[in-house]
Amino acid sequence: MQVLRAMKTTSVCPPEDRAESPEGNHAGKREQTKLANRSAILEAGRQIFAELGYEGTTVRDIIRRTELASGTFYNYFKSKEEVFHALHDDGVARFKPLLRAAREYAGQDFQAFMITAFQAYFKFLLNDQSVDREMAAMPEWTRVRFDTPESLALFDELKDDIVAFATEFKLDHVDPELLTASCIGIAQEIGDRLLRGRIKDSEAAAQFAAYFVLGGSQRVQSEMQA
Amino acid sequence: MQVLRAMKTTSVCPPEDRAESPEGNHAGKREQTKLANRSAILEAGRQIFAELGYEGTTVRDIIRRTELASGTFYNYFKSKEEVFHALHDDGVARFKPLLRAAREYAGQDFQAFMITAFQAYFKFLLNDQSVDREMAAMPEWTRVRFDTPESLALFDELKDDIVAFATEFKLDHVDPELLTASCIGIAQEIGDRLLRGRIKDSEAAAQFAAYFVLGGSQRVQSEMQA
DNA sequence: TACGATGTTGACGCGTTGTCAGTATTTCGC
DNA sequence: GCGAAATACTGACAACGCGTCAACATCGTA
Repeated sequence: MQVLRAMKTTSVCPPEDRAESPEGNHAGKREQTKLANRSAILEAGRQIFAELGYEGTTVRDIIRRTELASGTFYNYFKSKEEVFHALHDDGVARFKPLLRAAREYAGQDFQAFMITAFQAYFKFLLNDQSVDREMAAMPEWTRVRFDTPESLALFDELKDDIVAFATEFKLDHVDPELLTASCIGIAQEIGDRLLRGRIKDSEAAAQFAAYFVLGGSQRVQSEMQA
Repeated sequence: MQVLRAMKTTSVCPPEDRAESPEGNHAGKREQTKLANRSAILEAGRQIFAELGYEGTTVRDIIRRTELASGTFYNYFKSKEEVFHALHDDGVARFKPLLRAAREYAGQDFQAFMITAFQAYFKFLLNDQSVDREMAAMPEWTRVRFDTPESLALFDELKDDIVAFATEFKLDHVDPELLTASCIGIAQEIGDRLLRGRIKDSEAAAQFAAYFVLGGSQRVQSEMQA
């Protein structure tokens, strides 16, 4: 059963009001249904992944939480992996502007950038309704990590920012690849502990991470010069 | 077919030489078989995981590369996850003495400890025949991370070392949890890039990581004091 | 209204999972 | 050595997930 039909059966408005439907439903019904089905699958996926973990969920679990038939799933996604990637990419897309805001706000101030960026990331992790957040909270030993093109693009953007600041501050002996990797590693590892409650104070964590990166960069620069 | 029987059929020595068998085969035949079967499963698992990735391999794939029947698998492991954990723990067990050697070698020298430890870890990653190494080389977007009790114990050991050095060097404003997390994050992220060939020089990477951590710690200490 | 295009449905064939009754092998007391 | 008990291996089995596809329903359009 298509999601739109299901909604109609429980909806108050009769089918005829297609013309005077509220906002700009300029798209045809087919288009609407496709959007609705896709969202339904994604939302169901988000819930199920949070409940059963990545390994534990099956395509059937996802589709069962939906009013769709199993075959319909494959009109939208190739596998549960693709669903997860889509959800993950949504998260990345939501975070991206926060990182840009941090850069905007910081101007030429490397320290301000680092603090703001780490703050933004940790707050995002703790507050955003993302799959990753829910799943990290699960007490599993086996976890899954995703490097989608979207993630990698974000990392590249971060690397560009870092390169810009490194140039500005004459950190010419600091390999940007290594520095970026370190920032990501620190963010991920501390973020993970924040989500699991092993570390409580996200503000203090952000400060720590920022100063750590700044001090580390400078030390590497001076050591490598010698 | 049990592994031991299979080996006998192709072996030169007749069954009767049980008494004068070479080294200390004090254990009964049952014990030997169990050991052999377990190893056979682990070795098959190591190969298959490397070929098909974690997600891609099934228990049947593993058992097929063995002369055992499918049911026998479950006498040794509950699932492919348990096989992977065992393989992973083997790797951790092989690395543990290297970390201890680094601490031994460094004595009271924090810098020496950091450099040696990172060197040891990166060399281990690149050279050890571990599942993790083979799998990291696969061009997958979806990767799996394992935090077995064995891993966590290793991390705790590292944290103890770090606490000791932090105390020695009066880094009393540096949260050991955050510092340890950062070290692990840096090691993992740079290690990953080394395995994928995105970073080439493991020696330079180790130096970078060590100085980065040293400089970062000192900077955090001085900032937090203020 | 009628017809082609497009999307949905759910049963199907295939493969994997974990189990278990039946069987083979080893151990141990004599 | 011998026989019984303990132990481990075997492979068929039921349940289930996977991805597909022919049949069907709905939508867009003239």
